[in-house]
Amino acid sequence: MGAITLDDVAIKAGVSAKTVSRVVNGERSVRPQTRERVLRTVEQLGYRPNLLARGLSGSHAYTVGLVYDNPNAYYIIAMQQGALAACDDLHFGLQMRPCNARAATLAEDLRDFVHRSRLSGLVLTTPVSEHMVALRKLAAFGIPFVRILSAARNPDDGYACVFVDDRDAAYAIVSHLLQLGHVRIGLLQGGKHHHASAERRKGYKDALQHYGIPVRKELMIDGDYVFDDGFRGARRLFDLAEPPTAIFGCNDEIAAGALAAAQSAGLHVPYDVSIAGFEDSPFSRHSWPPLTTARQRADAIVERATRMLVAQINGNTVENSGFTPELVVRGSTAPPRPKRQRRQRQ
Amino acid sequence: MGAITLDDVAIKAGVSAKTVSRVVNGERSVRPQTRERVLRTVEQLGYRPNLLARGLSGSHAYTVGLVYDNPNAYYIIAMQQGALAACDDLHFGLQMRPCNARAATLAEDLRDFVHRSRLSGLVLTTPVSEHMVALRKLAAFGIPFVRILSAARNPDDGYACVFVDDRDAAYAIVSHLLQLGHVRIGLLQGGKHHHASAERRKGYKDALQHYGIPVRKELMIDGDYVFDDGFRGARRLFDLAEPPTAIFGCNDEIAAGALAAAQSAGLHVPYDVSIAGFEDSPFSRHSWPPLTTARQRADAIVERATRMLVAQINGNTVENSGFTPELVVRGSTAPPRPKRQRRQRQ
DNA sequence: ATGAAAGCGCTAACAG
DNA sequence: CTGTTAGCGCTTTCAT
Repeated sequence: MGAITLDDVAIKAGVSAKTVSRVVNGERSVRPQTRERVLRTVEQLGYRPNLLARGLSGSHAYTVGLVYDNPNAYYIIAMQQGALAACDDLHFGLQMRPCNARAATLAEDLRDFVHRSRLSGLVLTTPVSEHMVALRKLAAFGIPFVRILSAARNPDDGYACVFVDDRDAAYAIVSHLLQLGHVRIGLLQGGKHHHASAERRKGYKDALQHYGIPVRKELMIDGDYVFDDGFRGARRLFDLAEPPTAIFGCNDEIAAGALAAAQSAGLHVPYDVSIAGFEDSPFSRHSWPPLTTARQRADAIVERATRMLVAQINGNTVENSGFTPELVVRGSTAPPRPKRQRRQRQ
Repeated sequence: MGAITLDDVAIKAGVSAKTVSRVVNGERSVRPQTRERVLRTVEQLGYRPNLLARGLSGSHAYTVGLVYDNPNAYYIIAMQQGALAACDDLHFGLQMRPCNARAATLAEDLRDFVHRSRLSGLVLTTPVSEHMVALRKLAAFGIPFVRILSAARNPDDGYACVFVDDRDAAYAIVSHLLQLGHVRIGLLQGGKHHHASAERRKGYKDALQHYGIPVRKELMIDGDYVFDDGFRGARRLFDLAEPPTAIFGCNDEIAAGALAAAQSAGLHVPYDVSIAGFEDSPFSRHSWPPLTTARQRADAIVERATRMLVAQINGNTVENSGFTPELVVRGSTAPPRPKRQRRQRQ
C-alpha cells in the first residue's frame, strides 16, 4: 500500500539507513561493493525517496521556485519546460509561482513561499527580476536566487543573472528592415514597466541612427504586449498622412495584431507593408504570412538560469552569462514597393 | 532567518502546539476565546505553516497533481489556471506533471509521483484519462483521482469525472455552417488516440445527416492537432475537383493552419471559403479574420475537476458533471458565394 | 476543550 | 568507510 522507505531498503540490504541515504544521494564515501548491494535492493524494492521527508529534514527541499508575472501563455510554458529540463536532470523539484510584481509585499510574499515549502531558491523572471527593492530584501532574507533580465551587458551588480540582449536583437530586426530599403518604420511598443521595452526601443533608435534615418515620434506608438494594442497601434500608423512601409511589433502578439489590422484594412503583407515581431512564439509561425521575428529561447534561458541557481545552492560560484535572440526572417518582411505602385487603402 | 513555527506561536499564546494546529486547520473544538488569541498571535508573528512538515506528518500532503500529455501550451496554461484557482481557494498545493500517456509504466510512474510527494490525489486530463488499464491500476493503488474526458453523457463507470460534450459542440459548429448554406464541408481531424477526435467526427456526421447531406470520405482528412496538418489538409481539400466551401478544423491550431493555407492560395476567408475551429484558444481571436469556434472553458473544467477531487479526498461523494463547449461565431464563417461568382483560384 | 507523547521518512552532526 | 543519535515541524492517537 504505502511507499517503500529508506528503512525497508536498509533492513533488506543489511546496512544502516544512513548508508542507504548516502548511496541514494550519490555521496562518494561508500565502498563500491556496499553501494552495489544497496542499489540492487533499491531497484528490487522500487524504492523512491520521499521528497517531503528529505526536504523537512535537510536544510532545503531540493526544489526551486520559478516566479513569473507574465500574461503570455507560451512564454510561461517555454520557461516551465526549460526549468523542468534542468530540474529533472539535477533531481530537483519545481514549483511554479505566478505573482504580482507590483505588490508592495512582493519580497515578503516570496519569502513566505520559500519558507512554506523550504524551497532551495528562486528563479526570477521579468519584471519581478527588475524590482531592485525586492531583490535586496530577498538577499537580506538569505534566499538564493538567479534573475533573468534584459540587458545589453553583464550588470555585475553582485546578484547572479542571465541577461538577454534585447537591444541588439531589436537592432538586428530593424537593420534587416532598413537593408530591405524601408525608411519609415513604425514601432509598436510594449509595457513601460518591462525593462525590455526600453531596450528594444533603444535598439530601434540605434539602428535608425546608424543608417542616418531620423527618429520620428509619430511612428512610435505606446501600448502593452497584447494583440489588441498591436491592432490599434497599427491602425493609427496606417492612418498617418505618410504611413510607414514597415512595422516592428515589440513582441509576436503585438505583431499578430498589426498583421490582422493590415489584413482588415485590405493591405497585403508584405507587399504593402512589412511586419516583424519579437519572441518566435508559435504565433509567428502560425500566421500567414509567417512573421519575421527574433528567436528568444526562453526555455534555454530559463534552463541555464535554473542550473546556475542549483550550482549556487551547492556552493559553487557561477559566472553570469548572456543570450542574444537571433533574427529569423520569414515571409512577413520584404522590400517596400516603389511609391507610385503602392495599392490604395480601401 | 528561519521561518516561524507552530511552537513559536504556541509558546507566545500560552497554549499547546496541538491547539494552534487545531485553530490553523479550522477545527471546531476550540473555545472562541482561545481561538481568537491564537489567531492574533499567528497574525502578529506572521506564522505560515510548513507544508512539508504537514504533508509528512499527515496522511497526505494537501497537494494535488495535474497530469497532462498535451502539446498545446494554451491548453496547459488554461488548465493550470483553473487548477490553481481551486487549489488557492481550498488551501491545497498544485504539482504540474507532464507525462507520456503511451508509456507502458504510466500507472506506476504516476504512483511514484504520488508517493514521492505524498500527493492527495490526481486530476487526469486527456488522453491519460482515457487509458482504462492505467485507471484501474491507480484505483487499485488506492490513489484518488478525477478524470476529464470527452463524452456525450455521463459514463457512470464508477470513476469520478467531468465530461465534455465534444460531439454536441461539433454538431453545433457544423449546423452553423449548414445553416449558412454550406453543403460541402471539409473536416480536418485531430489525432486518433484522443477520444475527442471520434466525438467531434461523430458530431460532424450527425449534423450532416440531420440536414440530409451525404457524408463524403474525400472531405474528411486525417491529421494531428497541429498547425502543419491543418495547412496540408486544407491544401488537399482545395485541390479537390470540387473543393468544400467550408472547413471545420478540429481545433484552433488546425483551423489556423487551414486559414494560412487559404490565404497562401489567394483565397479570401470567409468569402471564398469559411473556416471554423474548436477550443477558443487565443489563436482564434488573434487571426484575421478571427475564427468561429467552440468555447471550451478548460480553466473552468479543470477547476471543477479539482474541486471534485478535493471533495472526494475529504470523504464527500460528488456527482459527475458535464460541460458543453458553446458556439462562438466570428468573422471566419459566412454564407457560401453562389458558384458562378466564386473567384478563380490563382 | 485541551494537552502529552509518539511518530511521519529523511538527513545533520557526530561518533567510531 | 559506516553507524548512532537527534531532530526537521507538523499531525496523529490517546489522555485528561
